[in-house]
Amino acid sequence: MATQTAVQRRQLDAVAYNAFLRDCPTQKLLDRISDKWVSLVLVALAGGSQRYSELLRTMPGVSQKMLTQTLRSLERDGLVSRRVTASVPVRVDYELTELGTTLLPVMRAIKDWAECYIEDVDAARERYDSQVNASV
Amino acid sequence: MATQTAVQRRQLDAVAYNAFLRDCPTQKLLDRISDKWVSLVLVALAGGSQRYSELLRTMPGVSQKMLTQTLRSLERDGLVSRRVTASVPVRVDYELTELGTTLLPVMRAIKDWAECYIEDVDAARERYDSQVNASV
DNA sequence: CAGTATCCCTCATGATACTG
DNA sequence: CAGTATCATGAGGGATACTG
Repeated sequence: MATQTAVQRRQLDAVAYNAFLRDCPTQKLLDRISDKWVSLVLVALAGGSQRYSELLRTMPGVSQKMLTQTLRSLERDGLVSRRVTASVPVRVDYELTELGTTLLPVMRAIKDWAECYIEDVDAARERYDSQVNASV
Repeated sequence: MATQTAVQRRQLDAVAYNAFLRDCPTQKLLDRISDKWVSLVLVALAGGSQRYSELLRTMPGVSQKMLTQTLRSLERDGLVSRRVTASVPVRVDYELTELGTTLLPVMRAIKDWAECYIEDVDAARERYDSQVNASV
């Protein structure tokens, strides 16, 4: 029988734990909304549908690559719908789906906490940093 | 007068937008809680204080480096407190601060949405992927 | 026990240029 | 207009080994 070393044992545990995390709904959702551009697209579309180029202008920091990639992943996950109008030139509108809309209250909860407590976090951070500097 | 090219203009916009994002409370909070290990530490400590080694065992996938780094950042932000007992060997306990505790309802909102809707997301994803494959 | 220090490597992002 | 393709970079994360 293969006697496991402590190292081997820990590695197996890690693999199992990682598998668990991949399947954990909360982790999945966090992965999704924590993406830098996802939350911004969600907010941008909260007010109604927008065209690709409108989004590009609404979010001046995003590259085409990132915007496309973000929209694709959101479409794939059923959170955003993509509607192509075959005119010349082409017109593409993006809109929140019903499922995507249910996410807005969650985003709002995050926003509310942030606006209420982020000052405390910043203050704590300054305190911490000044202590570290003082001790040097 | 320096006439700006469209490229220069876009770059300035991007810089300004990035600055805005860095200061946006919601983005800050998302950055914080989206960290892979932060949410797990938060949940682990929701049940009460734990020692460093306990956390290491609670989360078998985390490296010492990452755990320490995560705990430090949470301590810095005033979300977790660190108490050292100068015995031999040393004992260090980590605990949610009051501020850290206020974050739990937000985590719960995320968890609730995830548990309610993640199946829909997964289903949408499969639908999307099968369409893509079919079209090839 | 509770960390540091170091190396390494992948993966995500972004800039740029091109296209149906 | 709404993308795709390609390349370069650099920051984050892990494995490992060492320490007060």
